[in-house]
Amino acid sequence: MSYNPKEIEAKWQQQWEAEQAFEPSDSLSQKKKYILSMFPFPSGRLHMGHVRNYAIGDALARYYRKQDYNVLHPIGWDAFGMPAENAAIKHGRHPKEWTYSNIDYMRKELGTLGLSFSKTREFATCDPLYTKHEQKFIIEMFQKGLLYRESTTVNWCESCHTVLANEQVEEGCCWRCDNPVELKEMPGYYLDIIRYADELLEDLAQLEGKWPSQVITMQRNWIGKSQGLAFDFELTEESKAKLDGKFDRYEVFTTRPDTIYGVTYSALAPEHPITKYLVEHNLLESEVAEKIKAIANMSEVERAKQDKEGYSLGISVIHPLTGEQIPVWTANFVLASYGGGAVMAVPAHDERDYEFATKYNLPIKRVIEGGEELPYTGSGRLIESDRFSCVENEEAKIAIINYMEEEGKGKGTTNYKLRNWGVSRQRYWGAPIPFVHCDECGLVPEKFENLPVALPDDVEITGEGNPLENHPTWKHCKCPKCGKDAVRETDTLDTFVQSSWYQFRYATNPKKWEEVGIDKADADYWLGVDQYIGGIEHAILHLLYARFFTKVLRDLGYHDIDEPFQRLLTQGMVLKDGAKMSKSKGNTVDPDALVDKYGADTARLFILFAAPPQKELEWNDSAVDGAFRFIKKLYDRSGKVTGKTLPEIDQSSLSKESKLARVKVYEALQKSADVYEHTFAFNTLIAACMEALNALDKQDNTDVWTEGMYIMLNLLEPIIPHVATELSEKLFGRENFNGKIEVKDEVFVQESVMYVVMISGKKRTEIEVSPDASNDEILAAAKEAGEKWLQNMQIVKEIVVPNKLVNLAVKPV
RNA sequence: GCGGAUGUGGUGGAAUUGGUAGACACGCCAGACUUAGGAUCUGGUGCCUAACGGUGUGGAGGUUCGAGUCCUCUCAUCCGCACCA
Repeated sequence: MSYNPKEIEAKWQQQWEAEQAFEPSDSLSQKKKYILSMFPFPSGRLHMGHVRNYAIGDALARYYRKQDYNVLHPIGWDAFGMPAENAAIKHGRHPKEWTYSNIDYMRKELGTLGLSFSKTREFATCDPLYTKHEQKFIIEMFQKGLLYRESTTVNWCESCHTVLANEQVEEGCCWRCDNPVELKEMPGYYLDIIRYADELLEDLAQLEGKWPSQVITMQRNWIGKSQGLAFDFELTEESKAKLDGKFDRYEVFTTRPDTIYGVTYSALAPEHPITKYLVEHNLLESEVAEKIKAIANMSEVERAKQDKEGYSLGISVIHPLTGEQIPVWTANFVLASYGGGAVMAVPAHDERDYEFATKYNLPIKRVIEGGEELPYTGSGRLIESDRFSCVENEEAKIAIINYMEEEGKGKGTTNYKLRNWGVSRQRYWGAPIPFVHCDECGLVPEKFENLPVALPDDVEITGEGNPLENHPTWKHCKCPKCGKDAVRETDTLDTFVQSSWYQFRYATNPKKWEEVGIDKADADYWLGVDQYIGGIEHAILHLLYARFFTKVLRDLGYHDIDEPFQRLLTQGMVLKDGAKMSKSKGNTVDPDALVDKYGADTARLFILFAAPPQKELEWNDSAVDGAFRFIKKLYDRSGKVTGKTLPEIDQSSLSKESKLARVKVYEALQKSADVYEHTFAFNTLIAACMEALNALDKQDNTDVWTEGMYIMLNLLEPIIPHVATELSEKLFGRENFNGKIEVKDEVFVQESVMYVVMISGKKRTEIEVSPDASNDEILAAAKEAGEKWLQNMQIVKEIVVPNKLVNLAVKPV
């Protein structure tokens, strides 16, 4: 019988389905593993990146199941989002219909891969039941002051009539219609992630060694904690008067308080209230006011590309320590969103300040010794700094903060680059933000018993405006508090909100899904996810948001977990011809076609064999043939097996080839635990199995064949489950899948040992000696074998590395 | 600019953590079998050399009996952040 993947795979997929083979046990006392591959967006078709993602996760899930763990290995659908609305616009399909039919199709595709997912825990994030609980969390966050509504400047695309996330702005233009993005002030909902910034930062230490270091670093940089001094600049009397007495001071933040005596000007963002006041009240020359407005209309991205530009505001502040008058400017490099939108400028010791000062002929005052030229940003002693002169600048930072605090002039502060998470989207296909605007009561959350606030089905999606806003009746409702006429919020939640807590939803027993979003006992048992697998592209957004949500939900009492993902594996991309597979490049390989031609086992084997999971994987059609060939050979050689169980083998009766075969088999076995539990270098385990099969093929002892197959099928089952199960069932009644197979040390005991003989570090020859030969005996044998290279040489050093080699360092006599 | 990675045959990649570099696989070459083969099997295959031998892990130094692995410098590529005061 030749290998027929179609038949075998269909058979076992049906059987697994019938047996509900992959449902976790409800018992919460067993040892557990929660293996999670990032859930897919139901775009319509599976791509190779998915296959890789799920092949890795499935291998781990199957491995642990065989080790008697209670394994949770779920799948679901990240189902809200833009593409569904685009499909509606382009093809007139309703987002809901489009999404659920895609899910049905992709579920089938995943099915043909033989992945061991729990079927009972599958859900889509657009299911109203999921929305219901999410809305409850959102309301609870509001009640805790973690969610707030605020009007700020956002990226706005006039032609698409929507707010764009920062990531959706490319070179200052809308990613979809290429129209220039405008900055617009509008209200939106924000989650106060900054409140958790410190914990998010500190807990990264727990993940050290378990998450890829680059992801940890990226998160650390993204949070961007910096410590320094915040202090007020008081305006001069004249300036106060010019500002009609509306302002008398403003705050600045610096990480370089040691340079405070070098301040020669101060700069405000164009959006700073003082700048705005001056512009709006015609207190500047109209030409200057226009230029400032122009800068304010540019996005941060766009501004970053411009040269330094700024204008004197005609006002001054008083230096808090020297009492000098300091001119105030507005500048395009001062960010409104960081540090209060105002800076003290020290051109001598800051590159930006220097560039600006040079351009506008502002004074430059050196206050730190060191370096040949200015600006000098290194360390050194302070000069011209009053009582702090001669102090080393690192000490001066602390001393000056202390002094400012004592004098009540400022305080040590922490600042973050991290911005609060804007979760409002002016889109239809998302979870409605469950609030109501009431003229009497203001912003009122919907009552819990009315959740979910569901999306209306009868919407018109044109790509213009917010369909919920345009819907004739949906937004009109009664105030949950006073009962008067009110208006529903028409913004929906960012889809990253859904993916921030789905790992808790899977963990919750589906029997409880109706009544609770997260069951505490279930969550505390299953979480954290023991192994999370996904693309590096989520290094910040999803992984940071999910960590944040975990901590928030913990503080809301839903569970006791601090970190959602204990270990993280970031898989590399699947490439073809050196580029990422994409439809537009026409370099895709269709998983369906691959499975159809070779079967799922070959697809899975190839994808795990071609590269370690962390690396990019270059697609190679003929290497797929190689994977197929290996399975065929394995299938073919199963005929060599005679026993039904693991045989007892008398090592001493075996031929040299049979002994070697056993060594290869047991080497693979030895390697497997490390691969499945730590390194995930499936490529090396597969290579070890190939070596074992090659070695078995060079001998003909049937017991050795039986033992080899028994072990290899166990090792390979997580990777090529269909054929491994088929053969194991036929040969061993799957007894080889029960529990761990012990390594037999006697297999590795050798009758003689090969030593490499090196002369001065160069390999020259080999010797074969008895395993219990003394060093002297080994050296004597080595000298004899290496005689030809030792003539006219004097041995200066002799090294024997047990079981490996002899090195004789020589020099000419 | 800052941060993080990566660099090994024609290709994908191994190397027990300082001990025989190139396992395993693809490709290629030769042969066998076959009506045929894009099937299967056998053998070969880093580079230079007719050979002895030499040489070889991006490059240059260094430590060591011994370096792909450790140290210093350097080059290249990729990724992330990007005026964060």
